[in-house]
Amino acid sequence: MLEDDSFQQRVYQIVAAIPYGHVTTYGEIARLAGSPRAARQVGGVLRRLPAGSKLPWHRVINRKGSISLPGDNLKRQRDALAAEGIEVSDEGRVSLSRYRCQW
DNA sequence: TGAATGACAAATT
DNA sequence: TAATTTGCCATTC
Repeated sequence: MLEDDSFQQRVYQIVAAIPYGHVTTYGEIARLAGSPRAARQVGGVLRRLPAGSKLPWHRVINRKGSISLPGDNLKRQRDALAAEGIEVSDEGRVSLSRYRCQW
């Protein structure tokens, strides 16, 4: 487990590397993880993420720059992004050209 | 072991 | 141009 090079572990590390005040897309994370077509699995990992995780999962959004979370979770992420100085629309949409991390 | 699921993305109509 | 459908790949049941 310590040196687990599974996809889940990689996504975990990549998301943890997202700088404050910046966001990234699932596809980008998937590509950095080594599977450009595994964007869904990135979301799948975050979906299984425990509530007490230190991961800034709220900095991960879809290609359209919107939050894909349903219901209350979406509101939670929107609040978390706003707390980092990121302006989010009522629909949970963010300006990718402005906040997207360029690595 | 096999089939189903899913916090996306790209291609097509 | 916008909306809809299909494909993908790792994890879960």
